[in-house]
Amino acid sequence: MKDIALLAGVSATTVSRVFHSPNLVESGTRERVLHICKQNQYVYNATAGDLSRKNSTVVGMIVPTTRNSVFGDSIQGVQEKAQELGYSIMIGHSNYDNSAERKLLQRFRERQVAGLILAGFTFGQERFIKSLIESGIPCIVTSERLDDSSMSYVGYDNFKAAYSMTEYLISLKHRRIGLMIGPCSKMNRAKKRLEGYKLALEDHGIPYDPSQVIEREPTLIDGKEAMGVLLSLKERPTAVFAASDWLAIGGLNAIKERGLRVPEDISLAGFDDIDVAAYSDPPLTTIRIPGYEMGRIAMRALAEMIKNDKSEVRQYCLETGLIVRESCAEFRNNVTTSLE
Amino acid sequence: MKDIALLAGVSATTVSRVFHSPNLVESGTRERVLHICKQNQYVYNATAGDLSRKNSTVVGMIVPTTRNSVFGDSIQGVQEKAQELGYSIMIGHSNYDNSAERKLLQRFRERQVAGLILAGFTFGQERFIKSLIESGIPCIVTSERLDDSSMSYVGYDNFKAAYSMTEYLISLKHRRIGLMIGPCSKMNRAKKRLEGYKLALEDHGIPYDPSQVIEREPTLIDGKEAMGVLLSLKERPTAVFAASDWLAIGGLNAIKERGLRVPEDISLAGFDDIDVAAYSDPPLTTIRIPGYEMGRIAMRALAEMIKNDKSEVRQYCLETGLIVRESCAEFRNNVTTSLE
DNA sequence: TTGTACGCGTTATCAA
DNA sequence: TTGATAACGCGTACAA
Repeated sequence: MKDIALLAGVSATTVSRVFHSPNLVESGTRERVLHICKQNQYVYNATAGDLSRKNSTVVGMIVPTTRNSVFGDSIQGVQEKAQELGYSIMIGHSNYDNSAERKLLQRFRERQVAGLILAGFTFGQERFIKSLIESGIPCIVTSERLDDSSMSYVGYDNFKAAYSMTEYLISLKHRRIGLMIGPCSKMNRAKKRLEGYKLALEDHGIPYDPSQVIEREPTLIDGKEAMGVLLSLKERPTAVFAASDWLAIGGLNAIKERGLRVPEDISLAGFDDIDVAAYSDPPLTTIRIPGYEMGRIAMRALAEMIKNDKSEVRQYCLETGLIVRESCAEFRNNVTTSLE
Repeated sequence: MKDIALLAGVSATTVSRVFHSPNLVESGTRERVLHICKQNQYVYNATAGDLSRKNSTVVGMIVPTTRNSVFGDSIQGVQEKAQELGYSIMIGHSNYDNSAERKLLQRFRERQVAGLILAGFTFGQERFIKSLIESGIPCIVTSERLDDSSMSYVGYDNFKAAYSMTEYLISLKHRRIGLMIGPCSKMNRAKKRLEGYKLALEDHGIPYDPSQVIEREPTLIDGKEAMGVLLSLKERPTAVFAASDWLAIGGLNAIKERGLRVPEDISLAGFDDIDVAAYSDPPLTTIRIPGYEMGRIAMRALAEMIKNDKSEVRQYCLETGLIVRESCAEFRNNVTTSLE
């Protein structure tokens, strides 16, 4: 910038102004400066600008993994909104690991992010996140509906969604309902789903049976393996609620491998409504969550918090939907009996 | 840092040293400084450090979209390696759009990225990318095997992979082979696949028929729609090569909807070997690409280029594999005839 | 082992 | 409308 100033015969201040407030510079000067910038392939240094302005324009985002399209949707939403607003996105994945997550959080703080978007967080991270907020880095959690009234989120009600799906299965006369669930010992999101499942059972007088519940990572292979376990249970479930579509699709594979049919022999429900859920055979009954929209809203809210009040608490609870497709059917005693 | 220095009764330089070369500081002083840092919740400012050192530790990555797990794998690989090496990742997606891509490139440059990883790039971007390299920002392209000997890549041979799949289909006695292909008018990767398909046909004396080729975005819905077009062709293909698993799975859906069977009535092959390809019904014959590994290698190579010679050209061509599962069968004339 | 002085590329402030 | 100066938070060279 100094060089440009020299070549243009103006001060560095003027050059700077050409970029951030062109109207303060006489049009002649402006064009001359601009011209020289082109000629010399001058590139503005945004980090230096941020430093000088004590004001960062990058926000960090942490997801459990980028391999799962559930988070891909959110990233896309965040990213697009960020672009519109002039922010850049720094990304990291935690693999559901508390210490990896902590390191990322620390790293992002050192990188002077203006704010943070977290697609959930592992248990035990709360205090650290709050300390970030106190230190002036607003954080928004997505994919969750937090009970804590002092933390911001743009999410949905995992408890309610899981409850509604379980209840739907019960309304189909199922009473032995297996559950394949994500890392509920690590993430609140999964835990809430488990609780929703439990309460729905209870509310309908069905005793909770821990042997019908399997915790795994939300992947195809884990889903297949978990379903294997459920199917070889003495008290085999007549319906399985997979609280992740990946678990469901993996499970579907295991079911077919054993020559069983969905939904005739066993009902199967998912969660997330990833694209491929509608394309599976049979199409998967599942819970739709607004991943992309959530990302956009979170980024917009975060930007506002950054500009206005960094310690403000914002909470948005988006709607989920029960998408009924063809993977669940009414329980008919004879069928299952004949297979047992 | 100045404050810490004051509180510790040392100079800012000493505090600085405590972080980047602790061994130069007497252990007593070191511990005292560290202690005061904890007490005052001092956080190191990595961007200021980068600025002062004229040396960035963030690298940019551009993918077409984060919604496609093909890129999710690469991101994961890049991200993990970056973490090991002390780099942070800035991410952006282009949506296969040239001008969006250009804006990201420009933005990353202003952000002083130390290097760039591009999961391919749209036609017309080459010159700009080269100018980035010339200006000292090493760029590595992934998912491609570039013909240009002046650009670095960590990729695989799309041409060869597509050729081999087409040839496999031909070896199964298919002679009318449809092609569902990604944005080959925008991205080299897709174009190369198209060329591989063409040459394989030619080498086996099969005339190229443009009406058997449909270009779409690699999504489920486009795959379904494209397959609809192919299936209603007068000269319906006996096999379809979907040069993207998403296109294939979308297509599979369209096939089943018409009451046709795979592979008995029509063979179907994919490309990418995304996780779900092995879980589809029937499991998809496809081309395996090393997405995760590619990401790791790219990041490692980039880091080396940043440290050593920024204008060095590195080219890694990774192996792809033809994964034969159950979605392709030998063509039997009677079957197709009876259906027509 | 520690400190001083200066510079990194930009912006804010104040004065002209 | 423009410029001089100081500052942002840190690292490096050199001196002590």
